Formats: sequence, structure tokens, C-alpha cells
Amino acid sequence: MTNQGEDILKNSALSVTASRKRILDIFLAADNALAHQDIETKCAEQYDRVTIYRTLQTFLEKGIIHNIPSTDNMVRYALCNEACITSGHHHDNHVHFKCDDCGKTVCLDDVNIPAVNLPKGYTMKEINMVVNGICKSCK
Amino acid sequence: MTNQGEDILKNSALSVTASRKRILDIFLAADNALAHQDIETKCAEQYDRVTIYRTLQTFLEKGIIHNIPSTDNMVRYALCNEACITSGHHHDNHVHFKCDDCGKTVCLDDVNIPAVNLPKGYTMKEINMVVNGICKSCK
DNA sequence: TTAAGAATGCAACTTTGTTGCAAAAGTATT
DNA sequence: AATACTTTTGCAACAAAGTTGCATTCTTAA
Repeated sequence: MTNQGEDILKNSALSVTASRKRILDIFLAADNALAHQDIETKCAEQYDRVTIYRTLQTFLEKGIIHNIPSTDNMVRYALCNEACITSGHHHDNHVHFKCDDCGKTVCLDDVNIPAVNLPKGYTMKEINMVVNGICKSCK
Repeated sequence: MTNQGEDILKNSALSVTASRKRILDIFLAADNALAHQDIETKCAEQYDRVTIYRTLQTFLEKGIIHNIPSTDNMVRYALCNEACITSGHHHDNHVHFKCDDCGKTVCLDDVNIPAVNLPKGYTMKEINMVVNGICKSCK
């Protein structure tokens, strides 16, 4: 039986270390996006804060996770889905939802970001859509 | 001749102080959204850092400015337009654009955020759309 | 003009994020 | 399985960002 986190690391040509596996496991177990702080809370006794910063950075660069903008100075991260990781070129085009009640941020994988027409002269490279409101668990 | 910043403060039932007028002037003169840091750079010698934090907070609560989410831990602020301020109830529904070249973030007031259908059980309260790319000045 | 309330500045502090470097762990090769 | 090489980690020290309480100053409204 192989470890799912280990597979992800190998597929991304990253060396397999205990901290990386642990952080991936945290993401795999989470049903919502995680801020640096959330991860630190879960494993600060095991791993150094700096390691967590560097690991998240590495995962971002490899496209293992993507980040979700916010207005609260708490950038959150979520695992990319298979297609996104394997395609090499990273692109999320799903909507993110943050619940004002429970505070959780989730990927709405089934909701695509609709097209927008930018004014003349603007070129789009990336697009992000974050909706705030009440999630189905809190309604 | 009256001062535009002063009018905004009075309309929002805020007392008129030098720091608030100055910060409003900075926004009125800016052609792009400003982070806390940008404002601090422009008036740190005049006003305390804490005052700037508190002023931005107050402006947000009164709906004088709105904040723009980001993935770089630099929440930016921009003046709300007239309609938005006077309506009492705050709602931006324009798209924000951040240029990867010059780094500026601007409100695309003419580009409305298209409608999205959320899955059953989700209620939308607010929506944010941020596009990254190259702006018309940098193309 | 003055009294009451609101905003500011200061100090001290907490939290968040960064950098350089030595030690430890992982990888590939034989 | 031992090695040499490379990468990752932890530590320390620091820098930057954000918060809080309190005394002083400024605004406002009577």
C-alpha cells in the first residue's frame, strides 16, 4: 500500500520528506482551504514554522496547491485536482466560497468562472472569483 | 470652496480630522488601489501608523472605501463610487484588475461581475472578481 | 466657551514573514 | 549498503505587519 502524498511528491519530482508528507496529509484530510496558520497549528510541534512556509511555497510552484485570495490577510491554500496537477500548466477556473458563518473556504469545483470582457488594451492571465455568504452546512 | 474629502466625511457622519482628510486626499489623487503600506509611505511622518490602520478600518465600515482581495497578503483599498457610498448598503459589483507588470490594481468600473449559479444550499452575500494580467498602460 | 465624546499618538507587544548558515536527511550511483 | 552529492530542515536573528490600552489632544454640539 502506497501513500497518496508520496505519489504526489514523486509526480512533481520533489524529494519525499516527512514534513512534506505530513503537510500533504493535512491537505488531503481537510475539507476546506487552509491558511498557513491552520497548518502551523496542526504541526508546529513537529516542524519548524520556516519549513512550513518553504513547503507551501514549493507546493505552489509545483502546482500541487493553489492559493485563494482574501480580504482578511489570510491567504488560503487548497489542493489542486488531478487534472490541474498533471497538466503541468496550472489553471484553476473554479469559484471559491467563503462562509461568513463557519469561516471555511471551499473550492466549488463544479462552478466555473464565467467569462468577462475586459476593456480594450487589457490582457487576462489569471482570474479569481471568491464568493462570500452562507454555505450549505450553515444555512 | 469646500473640500471634497471633508464632504465625504460629513456625509458619513464622521468627525473631520486632519489625518482623515489627508488619507482621503491620497485616495482621491490615486489612480489605483492602495495598500496600507502605500498610504504609510505617503504620510508616515505626519501620522502614526496606528492612526492609518484605524482610519482605514473606519472608512471600510462606513463604506467610503472597499477592499480588494489578493494572493500576496497585501489587501488594497479603493474609494467607492458615489452610488456606492450614498446607497448606505454597500455593494461593489465591478471587476478588479491587477497588472503583473506595473503592479497596480485598478477598479474596472465599467465591467460588471457576471452572474454565477451556486450549488443548492449556498447563499451569496458578496462577490469578488480579480483579474491578473497586463494593463493597457503596460501592454 | 465649555463639557462630553471621539480620535490620535505613544509604547509595548504579538504575530507574520524572511534570510543565512550549519546540520541532517534524501537521492542516485556504484 | 556505503558513498558522495544535493536538497531540505531547524535554528537564530531579524524585519515587517498588525493590535491594544491609556493618556493627551482635537471635534462637536450645546
